[in-house]
Amino acid sequence: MRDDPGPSFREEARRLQEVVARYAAGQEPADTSGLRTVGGADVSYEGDNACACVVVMEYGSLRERTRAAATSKAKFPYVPGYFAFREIPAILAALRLVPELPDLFLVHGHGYAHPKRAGIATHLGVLLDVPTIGVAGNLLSGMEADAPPDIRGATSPVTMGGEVVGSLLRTCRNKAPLCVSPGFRTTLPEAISIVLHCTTDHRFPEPLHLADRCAGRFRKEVYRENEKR
DNA sequence: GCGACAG
DNA sequence: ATCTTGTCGC
Repeated sequence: MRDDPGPSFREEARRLQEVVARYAAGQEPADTSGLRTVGGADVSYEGDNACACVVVMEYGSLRERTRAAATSKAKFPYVPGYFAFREIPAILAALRLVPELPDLFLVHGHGYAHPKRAGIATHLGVLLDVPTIGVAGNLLSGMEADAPPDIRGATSPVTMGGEVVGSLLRTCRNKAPLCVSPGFRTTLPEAISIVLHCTTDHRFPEPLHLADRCAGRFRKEVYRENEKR
């Protein structure tokens, strides 16, 4: 696939991001005080063949409840700022195999912390009408933040042009902080506390960590099974 | 014009 | 993201 989706495609995508951001801005934050389940989704690639995995866990115990994986063909290249267009179709494919949506989704990537305030987490939340939080391992160009203290739970604001768009969150000592931002119907303070609650043994919250490994294993099963003679 | 850029 | 096993460190 071309590395460049083309100017008209990008312009269309940008317009869609504006619609998504405007819609999300018009919704009230959901009540997250009684969360029963949290979901996580991630995608692994073999070229443009996407392998997506969705994991749903009980919020309080962090016990796994459901898991599903599916393959699909990516129709949009990876372009920073347009991540949702590459990744979301694959996630939706895996989601079709999940009997019930979680009360909230953690998404690997940014949410409000985005040039158009419509990162993949915001985009997925609007599509599913489920509250979401964006969790990314790196900042996009244009974001600024000081490193939070090296203490689990420490935070520091992430800004774009002076506006606070998210927060760096130290989930593990001696490891780089995550960038947490509201996706759909969530606030930054709630997003931080939810991500911290879900993070136990790894840098990323458990639903994302499991989905990450599941997607990787699934990809190897699908694309390595035959060639190992 | 150059550089920067979630996964 | 992906190419890749064991290994060094907390």
